[in-house]
Amino acid sequence: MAESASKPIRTAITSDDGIDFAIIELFFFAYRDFTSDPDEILADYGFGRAHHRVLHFVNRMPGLTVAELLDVLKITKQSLARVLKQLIDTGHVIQVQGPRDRRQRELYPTAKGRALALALARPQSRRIHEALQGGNAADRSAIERFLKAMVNPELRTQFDSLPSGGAGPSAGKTDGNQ
Amino acid sequence: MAESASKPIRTAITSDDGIDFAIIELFFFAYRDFTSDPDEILADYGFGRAHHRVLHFVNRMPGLTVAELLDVLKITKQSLARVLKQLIDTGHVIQVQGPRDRRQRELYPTAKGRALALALARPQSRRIHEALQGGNAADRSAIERFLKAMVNPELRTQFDSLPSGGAGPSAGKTDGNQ
DNA sequence: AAAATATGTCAATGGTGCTGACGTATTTTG
DNA sequence: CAAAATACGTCAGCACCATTGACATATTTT
Repeated sequence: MAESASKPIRTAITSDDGIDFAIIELFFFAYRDFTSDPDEILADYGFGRAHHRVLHFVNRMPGLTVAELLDVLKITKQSLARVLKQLIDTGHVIQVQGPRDRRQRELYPTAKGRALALALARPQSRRIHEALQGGNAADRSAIERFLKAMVNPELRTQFDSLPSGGAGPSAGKTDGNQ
Repeated sequence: MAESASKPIRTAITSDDGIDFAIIELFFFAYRDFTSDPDEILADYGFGRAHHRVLHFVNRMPGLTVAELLDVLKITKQSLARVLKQLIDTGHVIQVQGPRDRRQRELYPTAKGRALALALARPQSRRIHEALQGGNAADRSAIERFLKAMVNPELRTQFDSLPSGGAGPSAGKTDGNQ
């Protein structure tokens, strides 16, 4: 293998190659730092990003069932199990037997879980707010349109079903919870 | 623990809580799908995202040393070792003894490594290009400014040192390689 | 000659994802 | 009512990627 090694290429790939490296790299670095804020908080609890995602969506869509959560996160039941169990054991999430179908377990945040979700979202929101400084409403709108367009079309329904999640007009409430 | 369980909160967290959930969630979904394109290609090679990141930066900054690469990626030497070894063994990356300091190993892509890096970047660039459709130059500029502002200030030098990476005017070449 | 540096490597660990299989409670179907 | 389907939980095992700590080697600096 060392024999067949071709020669080192000493020139850098650039946007001349027809690739938008500027935004590719910006997106990579931006997301890395975007997730670093909650990561630090989570470490204090012995939690990871998986816990964050579960906690986030349970807070955003209270009463969703285990199956619905799996669908949103696009992971398997076994992957969710460990993480969900820890969140329940630590009193951040609570399960309620489904009213109509008692096989179902509706997932709700507790006050503790709500508080943690907010604590995790706060630095992220602050970072976004600061990054938006100096821009006008049109800029924000362009950014939202861009991010939304980056999502696979089939999956755009995911955030359309979130409260005030879509860029759409009405938004409305989740599904009458409360 | 079940005894002390507090009551389920049945109302959803919304942007009323002062948090910008719209962009938080948009960013999450956008990045997930953004990485899914190369992930599929990498799977054919038995590679993961770690390989992608190493290959990308070796192509963007040919001749960087192991220590420099560790600094860019913010991972440990041991995490890099396995991945880098595989890339070298498969002939995607080649090591050259440092000219001035022979302890150093300069990392370069081979033709094979350059081709794979381009193949991985192409779908991402296409996705970005499509997401930018319908917007004008001002929109693109706003998006670039936003993403750049999302990065920790101390780390913004990272993409300023990339060829045509910064939104800045001159950009210039890396460091005279070639 | 001794200390510092750049790299490579070994062993062990943790978090998070996966697949497959199986058990239980509950609802739906025939 | 009995059988099948569904929702969930759990067990065992595997893979990937990251971690820390310890140590070896070659090379450069002091």
